[in-house]
Amino acid sequence: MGDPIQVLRKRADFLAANRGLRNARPGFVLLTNPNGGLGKRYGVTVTKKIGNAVVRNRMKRRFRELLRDALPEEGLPDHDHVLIGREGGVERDFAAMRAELTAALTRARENKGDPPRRRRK
RNA sequence: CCAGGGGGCCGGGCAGCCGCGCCCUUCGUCAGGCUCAGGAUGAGCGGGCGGAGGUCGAGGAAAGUCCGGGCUCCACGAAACAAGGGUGGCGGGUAACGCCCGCCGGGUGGAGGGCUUCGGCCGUCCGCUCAGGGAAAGUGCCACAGAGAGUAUACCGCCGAUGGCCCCUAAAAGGCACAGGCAUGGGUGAAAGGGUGCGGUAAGAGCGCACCGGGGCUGCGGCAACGCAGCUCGCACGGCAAACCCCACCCGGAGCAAGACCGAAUAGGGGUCUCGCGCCCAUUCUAGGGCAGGGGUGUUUCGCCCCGAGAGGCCCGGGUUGGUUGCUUGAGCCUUGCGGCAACGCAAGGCCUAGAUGAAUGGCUGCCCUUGCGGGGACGUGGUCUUCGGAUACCGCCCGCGAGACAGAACCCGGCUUACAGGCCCCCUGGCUCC
RNA sequence: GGGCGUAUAGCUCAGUGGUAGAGCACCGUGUUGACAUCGCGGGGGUCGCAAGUUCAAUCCUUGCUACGCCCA
Repeated sequence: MGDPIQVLRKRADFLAANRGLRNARPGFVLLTNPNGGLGKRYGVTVTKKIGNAVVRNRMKRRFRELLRDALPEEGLPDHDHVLIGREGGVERDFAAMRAELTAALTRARENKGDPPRRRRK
């Protein structure tokens, strides 16, 4: 087996990932950012605007399930992968989101995607 | 059976595959930490990572953060007072409460009863409800309307007995409404200074009387709130304290991001040791000026810029990212018995039931349950219709699709409040039907 | 997780137990050849929502909702 997949837990890591490539899909936004040889890592974040604690936690669980299935095969080596929850990420069909994650990861592998968002002052 | 009200309980079930968190057992591996014994080492304990197996793993509100505590830190000699805040019938329960239970009193609804001048009044039972101390301690407010709004008042009105005037020979009777009397009626208002009735009177009025309401005193009952009875007072005392206030009682402040411990890199602080620190002016020291010296630019002189006193080692304390701890056995839960109207208490036995920290319960699927929509066929000791062959928009049955709420522990308890699909149980009231 | 605050016209804010206001904005009108300025007039409000106290609530009390701030 390869290196275990680490989980991002520090605020600084999330801020760093925000400088990476963005790929938006109906249920989520995927950020990918090289982390300099630390292996595949992932993080999940959902803002308070999306809903109450039940909705946010459920969305994060589904995202982790998606990443657990996708990252070993399709993840980018030595990159941080961050999923940001969007509205509809709870109701959306799981298989559909799984396909969308594959598409987003493919685009990220080809180094395509929206430019990083500028930090607002 | 239906409707309304009150109270209590549950809040999808079973299974499969893949996953998550704590803990336990075990195996492997990696540093090699601590203790003991001690000749190359041994024994025990502990740590990180990975694998396997096993137990357990969100709520009735985990929510809002509105009250009350435990716990922790800070402050403080004790207590009292003051300030500020809170609570507010009485008694009980409790660790405590603004919570709970019981009782009292008020309001309100229903049932049936008594009296009645038919307007109402009285008492009984059953519910629902109340932030329910004090308004004769004081201050303040009561807009508009209205004559008058808190020491009451007199617009319309009533009367005009008595006095006056008119009529008249005079008196009586009558008239006028001048003096004056009245607070019943109209009207205004949220509220008009006890209510109803009778008497009384010129008209009236607690002016007198009866009943009701109210104040005071006494007695009895009750732990008390308060109730009952008697005597007495014609009634003096409108409302607002979720206005200031008074009275009684309670409260030190902050909160697990409390608090404790460990502590990387970098920067900075203090101490100490070693080495070093050109000359002159000036000087307590520092800072300053000049000359010499070194470096850079430049072919060189000159010129310009920089350096020109610190460097290294060790120790100490503070401290950020981060980590560990606090962290789950507690006013705990279940059962039974006893005491109590109840809240609750006591005793015995049994049980251990989440501990995450970018935050553990998820993903996919099958069956069942509840329910909605659509369809099917005529399967049914079910209904309905029937020409008795059958038909069928109902119910059951089968199939398909959909829905199953509010909502996620974050130090822990006791309450309150708020959100909530659906279901179950008990009690009360009313209606219909049957025995 | 914990501790606080605010909500009134389209915007920024006053306000107090009885009738809700100011400035800017908007509309009409006058002045001007026209516009700006200026003058006059006007419209616009469930006072965040819901209960309660009171004769009467934007105000007092309680409970919700939304928004914002602080504690690493």
